[in-house]
Amino acid sequence: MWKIFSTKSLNICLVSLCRVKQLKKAELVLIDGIKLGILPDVVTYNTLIAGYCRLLGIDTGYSIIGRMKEAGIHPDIITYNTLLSSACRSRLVSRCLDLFEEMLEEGIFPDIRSYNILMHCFLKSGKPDEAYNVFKDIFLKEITPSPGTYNIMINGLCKNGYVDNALRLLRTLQRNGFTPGVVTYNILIDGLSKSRKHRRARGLLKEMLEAGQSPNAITYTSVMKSCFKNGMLEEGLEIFSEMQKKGYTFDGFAYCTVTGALLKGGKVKEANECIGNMFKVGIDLDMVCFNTLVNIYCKEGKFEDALKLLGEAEERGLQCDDYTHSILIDGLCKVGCIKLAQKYLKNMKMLGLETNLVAMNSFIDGVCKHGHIDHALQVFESMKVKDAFTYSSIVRGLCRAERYKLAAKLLHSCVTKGAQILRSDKKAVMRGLRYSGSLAEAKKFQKNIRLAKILYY
DNA sequence: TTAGGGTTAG
Repeated sequence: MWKIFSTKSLNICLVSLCRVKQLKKAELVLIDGIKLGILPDVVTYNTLIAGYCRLLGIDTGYSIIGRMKEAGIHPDIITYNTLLSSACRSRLVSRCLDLFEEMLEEGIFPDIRSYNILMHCFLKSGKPDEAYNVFKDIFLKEITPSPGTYNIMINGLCKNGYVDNALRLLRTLQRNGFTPGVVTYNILIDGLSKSRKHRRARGLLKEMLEAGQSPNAITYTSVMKSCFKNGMLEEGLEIFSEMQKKGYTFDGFAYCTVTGALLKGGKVKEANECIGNMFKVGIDLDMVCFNTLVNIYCKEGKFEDALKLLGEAEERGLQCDDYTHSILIDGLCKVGCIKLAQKYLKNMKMLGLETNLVAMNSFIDGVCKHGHIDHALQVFESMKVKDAFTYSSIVRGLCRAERYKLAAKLLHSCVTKGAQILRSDKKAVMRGLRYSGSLAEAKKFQKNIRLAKILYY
């Protein structure tokens, strides 16, 4: 039982209960407190608003303001910033603007946090121009920006695809006396890495070290992933070993990233060793770890072991997900067990996991590669959602079956859907049409693809 | 109010 002696202890108790999602209990404690003569204050209500917003949404949180006013307590800047954060979490831009207006009507002036949240909301909603107006407004109103102000803007620019502008903003800020911290560097290193600007990301890491900032687990993860993405396996592994030395591999994240990269590079033995090391250090296995291990077994063709392992995962109360099914179906298709893969596909649908596009794509690819193009076409036609992978597999299958005209038609319709096609697929279709004597068709196909790219990309 | 993240397909 909670012992409440004062409003302060009441508030501490409410914070704890909201944190563990016990809103009903929090309300009961509040009533008990009032019965004992301990009256709630603005902090009490702000705590409740934060809890309700997080667990039941902004409308329920906002309704607390009425109760607050009935109790004779006026909302303050923290009340409104809490509501603003909730609106921002749900990307409710107009709600944020309404709250800003309401604050002013109530005589509460937005502080730097309010502006940061509004700016963040615009950026999260893909409106960098509006966010930049808020950013300028902060300076016009002579409000002192916080490091968060700069980081939110830089991060938002990166996330909206303006990494170069983000970097330019950093340089301007530096010229005006801003010293970037580890968060700023991490934002930009990750932004550059994800925009395939690996060298510039490494350059910034160097600059960060020279500036005396210590990289943390986030910095290392971003750089390591960038190495793997750019085919620099060895360099990525070196970073992983540095992470291990520094104690940044306390969970399964880095181990699974490295194992995945090793498997992609065909290094099954090394992948096995990596996941083995994860077991040795006693990391708790979650479903992603199990999926990673199942992937190794599938690559080795050990399907029985994979299924045994999944039984173990279930015993631990873990549930197979889309990844599990994709890995199994892909593994089975790759070794030609199409019927068994089809059984798993059915099983997956029975479990209500119908929209597993990756599993469907693996299936189509497997069916094509094992020479059953008509079966693959049947599945292809039945699919409501298709992506670039679906088209690529079926086009390759059609080329293998020397059905170039249909391949050309489908590749063209892939472009008209705005999906990227592989140069190798286009080349295979072109070559096929030419060698099979359809020179006019080949020319027409090339022209159509060019045109479609202009129209749909 | 601000940073990263693992596993699947062509």
